Amino acid sequence: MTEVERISKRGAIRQENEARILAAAEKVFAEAGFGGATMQLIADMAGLPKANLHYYFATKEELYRKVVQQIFEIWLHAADSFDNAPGPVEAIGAYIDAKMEISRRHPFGSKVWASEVMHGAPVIQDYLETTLRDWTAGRARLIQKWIDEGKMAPIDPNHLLYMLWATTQHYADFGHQIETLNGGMPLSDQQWKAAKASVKTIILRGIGAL
Amino acid sequence: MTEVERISKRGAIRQENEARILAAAEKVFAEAGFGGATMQLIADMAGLPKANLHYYFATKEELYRKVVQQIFEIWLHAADSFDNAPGPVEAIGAYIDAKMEISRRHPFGSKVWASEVMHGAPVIQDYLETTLRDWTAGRARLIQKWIDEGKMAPIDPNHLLYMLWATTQHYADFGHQIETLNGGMPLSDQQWKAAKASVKTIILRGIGAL
DNA sequence: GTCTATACACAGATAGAC
DNA sequence: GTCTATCTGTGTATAGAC
Repeated sequence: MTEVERISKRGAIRQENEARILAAAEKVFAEAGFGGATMQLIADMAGLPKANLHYYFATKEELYRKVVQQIFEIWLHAADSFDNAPGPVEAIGAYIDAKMEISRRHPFGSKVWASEVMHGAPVIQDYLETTLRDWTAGRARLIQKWIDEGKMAPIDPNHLLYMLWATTQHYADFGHQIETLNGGMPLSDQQWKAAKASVKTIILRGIGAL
Repeated sequence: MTEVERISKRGAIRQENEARILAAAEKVFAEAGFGGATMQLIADMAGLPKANLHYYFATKEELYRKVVQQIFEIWLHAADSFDNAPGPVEAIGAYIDAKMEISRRHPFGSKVWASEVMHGAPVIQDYLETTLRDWTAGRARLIQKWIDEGKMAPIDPNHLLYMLWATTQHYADFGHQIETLNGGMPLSDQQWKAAKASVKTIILRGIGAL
């Protein structure tokens, strides 16, 4: 094995192990909270000795921070559909679809995010004050423009955004409650489709865009 | 001091101390999560030695359970307005007002509830399967009746209920995020009023009741 | 880069004097 | 009913052999 191969292999191992640890950590942090999660549990779920976690992530908090950042990235990309849309129906409709899909595919991440914010955002406060604040202001301006153009009713843009976040993330964060009320069964494909349709119908009609 | 007085006094002390502990516990559990909360922190906040907590509540989990139950009670009473209302506008409008007011007055309780559900309801699963399931089924029937009577558009009652819970509780659970996006300031009276109005307008128009 | 053994801190819970 | 001192378990983190 040449020096180059050794380095590239080391890089590959690192990449794979970090990914496995992050995936396990996301699940454990979501299900137990930061305080309830243990490095031992995460290690077991990742199939690695506990000490290896500390080799890749110096502290529990550093690992947690990475998990939260990962989620935030996914979050932001979901909003791409918001831009370059002709009006609120297309933009908000696509945004709801995207966020609902994230709730379905990344329920753990959504829960970790919710928990982080609920506890006062001790780790990602800076993101809230920079990236999220800018993002929100930009989208609020866009919504206001649609209102001025008569494409939707005069709704406070911020409260509309809160409603979009709340309703879509609810299907991840309160998924257990929804499942219980669904007779203990996860929502089927059909039911997810109905959920998306309900949310879109109520909100789009609610803002006078339909 | 007679025997009766002594007993009554003992009862009074117990009642007051339990109330203080429960209030402190609600705050600490909300801000740190179950795993992150410590009996020491709760004791300090309640102004009592740690051992006293164990005198009134045998275990941390028992204390936590009481806190969650307390919240659930408040929750259920907020729905009284739902019944005995002539139609969806009055019922749902009053329900939104009540839930928004709870989010404002009991943000800690809402967070503890959210955290409990997010972690799979390890403590109050039985409530979800009995009381909440019955409550939900009853309100869903009422909503279906309004639909059949042509008082609102044909919306899936369950998804409407989820939306009501999500939007109203969001103002408590994600209050920190909202505050950050509000320039670091808590919502003012005016802003809370605007929030309630926005939620009611969008949802009531969204379900075709306006 | 991996993993066993362990140091160190702190949590929940209890004993027992007051 | 109150509170100090303490037991015991467990968690994070690290040392050091491999």
